[in-house]
Amino acid sequence: MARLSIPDDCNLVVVLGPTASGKTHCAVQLAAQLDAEIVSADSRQVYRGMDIGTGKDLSEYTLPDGRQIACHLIDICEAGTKYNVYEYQRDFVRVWHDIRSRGRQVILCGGTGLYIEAVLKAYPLVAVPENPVLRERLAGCSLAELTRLLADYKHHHGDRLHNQTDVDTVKRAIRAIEIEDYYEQHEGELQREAEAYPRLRPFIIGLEVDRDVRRRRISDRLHQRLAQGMVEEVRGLLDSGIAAEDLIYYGLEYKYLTLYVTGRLGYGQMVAQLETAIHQFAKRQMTWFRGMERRGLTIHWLRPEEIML
RNA sequence: GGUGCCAUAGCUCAGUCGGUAGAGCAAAGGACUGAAAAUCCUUGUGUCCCUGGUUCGAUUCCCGGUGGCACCA
Repeated sequence: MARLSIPDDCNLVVVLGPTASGKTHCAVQLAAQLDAEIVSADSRQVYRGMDIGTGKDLSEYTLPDGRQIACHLIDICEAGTKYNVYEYQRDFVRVWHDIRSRGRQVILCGGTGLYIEAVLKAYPLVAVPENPVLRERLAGCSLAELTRLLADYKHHHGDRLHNQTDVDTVKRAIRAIEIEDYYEQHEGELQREAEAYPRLRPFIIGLEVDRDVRRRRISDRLHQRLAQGMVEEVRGLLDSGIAAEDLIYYGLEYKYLTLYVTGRLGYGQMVAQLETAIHQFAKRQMTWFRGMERRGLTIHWLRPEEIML
């Protein structure tokens, strides 16, 4: 049995792991013992109405004795909209200050590696407003031309872009250029904002599940969620006016169920392909976590059943 | 029972006019700072069903077997 010895000066406990590793359960147990509040690090649980497909087990936050564990950054945007790393980091910092000011511990729990790392490594992200003049000027450019423009910025900043998302569409490329342009003109202010970032002293726990066990849990959970009405949830989102293509971009459950509901995949195909896609996703999550370790973050790997203080 | 076709990577199959073989999917590893549950990159040794024959050499041709499919009885 592993015993956790969280340092006294720790001001952020992180619980991470691949999908279906039992993060929420673990975080709730820890929260009860540490008198902590939980901050979700899940890029899809932020959306309202996307519950079954994102594994939003809100009942998990109520302890057997009826006590309620507070959880933040869940259900904070409208389904169909686009939340991003910048917004996540900003929202996390606000919530972290709030919880700490009430004298409580903070547990960051989730599987979105990028969001967790953006917070821990204090990525220098600032609000970049839309630039209508620039957008006007770039309108009509092809993706190839935009990619070339971006490369010029890269040249100026010594190979370091401030927006390194994949530019697979014109829209994303324009946004990337808009961000580079803004940074180029506001360097002084960025310095000041960076100084206001909280000094985090994190203790990171990674939930480790054997690969075959993980695969079995993912498959079991998928069938459970289908039985819980996941198809109806997606149908409801589509009926509420959310575009099929937007739901598809959310990936996994929302992608494959939308393909099924709109008649592009048969039920059996949908289940089989979705199951595979979730397994692949879990693998990518693990790749990211190992990458975090290589980039200098220490993760204390534990089996879910080993967690105790 | 007869005839024909098929048997190759975890799966679906291609191929070798006889010199021990390659695609897609799966799987594994990796990248990834503004949609990250997205997006992208890399990785292919497997008794080529079994036995025997022909041959310098058989996964490839031939005989027989086994299994599957189709048609005819």
